[in-house]
Amino acid sequence: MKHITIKDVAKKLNCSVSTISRAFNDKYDIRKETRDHILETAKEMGYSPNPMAKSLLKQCSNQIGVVVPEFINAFFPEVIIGIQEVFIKKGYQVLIMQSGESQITELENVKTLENNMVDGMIISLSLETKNVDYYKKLIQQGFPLVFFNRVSNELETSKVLIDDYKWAFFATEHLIYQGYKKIFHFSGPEGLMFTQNRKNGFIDAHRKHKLPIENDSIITAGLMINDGEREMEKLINENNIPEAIFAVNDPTAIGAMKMLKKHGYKIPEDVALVGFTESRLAPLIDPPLTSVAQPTKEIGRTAALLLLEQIESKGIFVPQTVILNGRLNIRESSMKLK
Amino acid sequence: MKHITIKDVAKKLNCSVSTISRAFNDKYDIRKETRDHILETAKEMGYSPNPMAKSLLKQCSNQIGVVVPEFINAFFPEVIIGIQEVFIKKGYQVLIMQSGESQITELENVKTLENNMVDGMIISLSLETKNVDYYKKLIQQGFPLVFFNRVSNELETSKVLIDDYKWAFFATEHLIYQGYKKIFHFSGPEGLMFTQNRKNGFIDAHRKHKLPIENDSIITAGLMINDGEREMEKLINENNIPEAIFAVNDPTAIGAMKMLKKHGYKIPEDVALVGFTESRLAPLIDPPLTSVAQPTKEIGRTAALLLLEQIESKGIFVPQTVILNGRLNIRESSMKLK
DNA sequence: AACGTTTCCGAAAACGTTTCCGGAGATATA
DNA sequence: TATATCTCCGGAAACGTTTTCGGAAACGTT
Repeated sequence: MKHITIKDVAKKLNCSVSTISRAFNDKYDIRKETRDHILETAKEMGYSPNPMAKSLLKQCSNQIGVVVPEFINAFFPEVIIGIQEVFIKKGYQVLIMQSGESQITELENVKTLENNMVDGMIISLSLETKNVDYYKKLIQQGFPLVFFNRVSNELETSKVLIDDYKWAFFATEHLIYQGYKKIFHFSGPEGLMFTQNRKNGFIDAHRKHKLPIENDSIITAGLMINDGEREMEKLINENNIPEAIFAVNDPTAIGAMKMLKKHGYKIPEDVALVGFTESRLAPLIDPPLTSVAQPTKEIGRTAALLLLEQIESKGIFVPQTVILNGRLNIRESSMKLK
Repeated sequence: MKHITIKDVAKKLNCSVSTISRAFNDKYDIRKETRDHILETAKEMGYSPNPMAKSLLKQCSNQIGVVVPEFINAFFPEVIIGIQEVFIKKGYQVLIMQSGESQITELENVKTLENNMVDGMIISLSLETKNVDYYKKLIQQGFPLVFFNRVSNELETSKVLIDDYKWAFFATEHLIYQGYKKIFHFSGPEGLMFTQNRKNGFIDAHRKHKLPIENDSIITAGLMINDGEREMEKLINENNIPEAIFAVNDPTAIGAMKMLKKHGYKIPEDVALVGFTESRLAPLIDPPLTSVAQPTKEIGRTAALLLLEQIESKGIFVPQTVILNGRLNIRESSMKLK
């Protein structure tokens, strides 16, 4: 159970600890033969430097922290894979914490990671976040921070996003091109930037094509399957069935689809559906769901690279916002069959 | 950027660092008023003890490590949520690493965590793992280790499992009760214990009901969607269509389903399907897939509790194997319609 | 021969904690 | 009054590293 330390190696080799350290850190002031000899016996003994001691001394940990709202859905895990790809290659470790959509846990997580001396963090905000002030403090201290997807425009940091507005616009336009006229939007919780942007895309696509937007055609639903189910059921009860629905994300679209099928509606013949943030479900459900795919791993990689840049650029540094491209994957759920 | 240390607090209060430390660790030899005063100003200053320094000194980190093969599918993330539930409450942090089904990365991850002085690890082995010797060494050193789901019977540690044999047996029996006779099994990669167990359950269910097993009715497929697709396509080409399929897991079942639907087969009328390790997809695809659900969070919680027990029982400790109950969720994909 | 350079290495300080040891003062006991 | 016992606190060592500083030896230059 006892760990082998640098001292054990020094004792065994009858030399000082500093020499061992030099051997491991490839310093110039050590003879090559000594170095090789040290590395060899160190390996034999199973020694490897203790990262905590190193962190304590260097005041940085070679660790970065990631805080995400959840990893129930595929989105965040995939982003994390992209993040890890970059950092592991660079010899960093990635500590992952989830805040469960709670601002309190989110703040706790951030503080824990801070105490652990992570060299930077990549964060996607929880739904209700009101931790902006704390993040501002961190930013002011020069702590490297990168946000993705769920961001706040009050914070001046690097950000990675996709253009929600643009892709919501395209998705809506796609429905319009198919000839649908009575199109509804199932929207997310107010206050989230992406909710606003997707809604605006929906609206402006209508404007461009000079289609009127009914008063009740934008429905604040939520982000989960049961949100979609609930709102769809309401519409069915009111017998207010649209020709097509553009949903703020896949789960709400899927919820709506479930409810429609349950009541005997055919998709896309009776109602067409488009989702957002393509989930793994999209191509597998019946009918396959049209959705805007986000480049998840790419988001992770980009965020990681931005953070790395900031960490290494000790000091002057200009926050960047990178907007990645999505893709509209058109599938049966939105194809008007003639 | 500079962290506030115990020394800063000591200087401000004109007392020694040891006193501050005592205040924070609630030692008996400090006057209550001094303690309260210290805690108050420390809070004001925004001080909190540096966990790395503490770890270095105490030779343990209050961190535990989790190594899983992947978190693409929902299974492992859900288990992790269960693990975190327990440990966060106890003041531990949970470091998560994924090995990507590679034994090499798995070993690296384990060593990284070891270097980071985690107090214990929870592991689910990668497909091809041959790291048994290394784990044996750790166990011999008394390092707390708990495995779940993907375990090795060569290792004497606590384990959390579900009874794959039993539930495969039930799942198969369910198909038999429905009246299906020509039942195939899409099996996982050889060498994995759960593959063997599920296969044996399949076989013994046939024995019990005195149903013959054809030579070619057990097919080694894999664990992914495309494995299911590939093997199903072969069967279709050979025109060797079973009445029902019990698949080693949901993705293979779903792959088979996709391919069957593509070729115009109706489910369950032409072919019935049953999966395993219920995925979030199961109830949503068309038709909904019958599958054995595993109590994912419960698995995580149980593993966490077992590990905690071992960590706290400094010394004597008897490894336990906990077998949790699954549940067969019967859905349309396996219901014989009369 | 005297001096300056270079090459290599050891000693020691530092990172931020906790804890053991001892000591000062106060209180209780004889 | 002298001694023993508490109560509370400071000093210093320790955890495992890296790095600065200085010094010894070897070499080159005049």
